[in-house]
Amino acid sequence: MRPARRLTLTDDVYESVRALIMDHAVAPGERVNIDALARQLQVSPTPVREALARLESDGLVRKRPLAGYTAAPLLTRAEFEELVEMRLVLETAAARRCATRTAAREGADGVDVAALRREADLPGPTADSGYAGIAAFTARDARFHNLLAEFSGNRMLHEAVVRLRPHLHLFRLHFPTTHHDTSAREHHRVVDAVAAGDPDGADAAMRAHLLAARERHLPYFTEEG
Amino acid sequence: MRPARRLTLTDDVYESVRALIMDHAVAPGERVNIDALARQLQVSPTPVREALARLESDGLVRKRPLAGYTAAPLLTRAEFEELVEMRLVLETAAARRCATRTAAREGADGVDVAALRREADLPGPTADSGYAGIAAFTARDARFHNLLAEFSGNRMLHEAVVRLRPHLHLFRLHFPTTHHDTSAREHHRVVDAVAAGDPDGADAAMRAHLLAARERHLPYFTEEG
DNA sequence: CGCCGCGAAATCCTATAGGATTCGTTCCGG
DNA sequence: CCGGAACGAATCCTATAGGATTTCGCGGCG
Repeated sequence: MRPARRLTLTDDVYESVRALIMDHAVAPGERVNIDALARQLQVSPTPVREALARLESDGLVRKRPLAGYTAAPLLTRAEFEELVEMRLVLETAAARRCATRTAAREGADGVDVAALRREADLPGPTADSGYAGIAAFTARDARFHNLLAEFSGNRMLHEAVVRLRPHLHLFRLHFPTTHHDTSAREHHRVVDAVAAGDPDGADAAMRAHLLAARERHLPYFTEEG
Repeated sequence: MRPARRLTLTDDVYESVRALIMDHAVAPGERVNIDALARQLQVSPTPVREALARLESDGLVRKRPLAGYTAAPLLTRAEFEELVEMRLVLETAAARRCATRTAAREGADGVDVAALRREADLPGPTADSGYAGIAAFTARDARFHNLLAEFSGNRMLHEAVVRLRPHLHLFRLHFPTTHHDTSAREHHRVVDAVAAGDPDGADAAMRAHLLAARERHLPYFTEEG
């Protein structure tokens, strides 16, 4: 619960609280008690407040003045659709850029296709289908998409993609959906196009992947948000 | 310097410090002294620290552990190009969506073409060409692009566009470039396409505008960053 | 002349305390 | 039985103090 301190307590607390939320140790929408957190982490409320302020900018918690913080609520159906659209805009652009850079044969900090290929695989069906399995699946998936965004060479694009992750992550934890083989196949198609230096192909493959993932998640929305 | 307090000092300080940076009251890269800021704003360092933590997530300041905060440095040439690319990705998507929504005749919270048209105009050449003129120009320009992103109907897209603004704003303040009439004409072409419900046209018009704006800014980069 | 190390001052970071506000419960009236 | 007001407890917010670390100037050495 309290890892070896980095340099400032605030940074440690930030990571700890972020982990708590990402692991659903605090449920979406649940109130976040500052003093309780401070006691739990064995620090004073001051660095906790600072960490929460940063997490608010990250969209992981919401603040109501004079009434404390609450964990970010789960995505509504409409917000989920917005998220998909954002991913379509950002990640197809990233895939496209990766392919372009591969074609240009950029050295040094260019696209490491081998690394992408490694992360494209996902934990197989043999893996645990419980919480641990879900966590492993989504973590691996996150690494792939993160790596692709990083290899786009555009740091702002990378950051934008990273910013979207937590919401998707929380959603997946709440509605476990793992289609290992299918997702992995789609990932590999993206890598294929990137390796071939085919921007249009990479764009199309990523678009297909994101739309397919959307379909896989959709059943979890019933009537309400 | 100290507006009527909202509800918490932290929020007020956040706005104040943000304004200081956006007005170049603290130069890019300059160190931000927490105690000095607290004295200047007549508050204790505690809410100042909290505000700075949020501003760090916003990318307006950078933190070095145990060594305080510094105002975000000016964009390098490479980062400027990244910014342009991000705007191309995000804002053409926003323009496209606006046109689609207009064509779909969405009522209520749909696209307010008239409002867009109003903001498309920019302070004319008669205006002050000094700091105040630049500030007025960039503020109006920001409102237009902000409104378009808002009318896209995708809040995440809107937020992403808003996140890019400060960097562009600071850059413009440092290298004053106002081409009122040209920019305004380009804005109106975007509005025309949106009003006509022409997604491809809106995309193209926005792309042309952003690329033209890039060209207008480019001369300010010489050899270094 | 330049580089390195030392010491004092400035600055940052965390803990704690107290005033202000909100939340939950209880009690009362309808 | 239900709605609303009032009281107490919990919680938040800000200020302040002190320990820890960095920064900067200065003197000594190469």
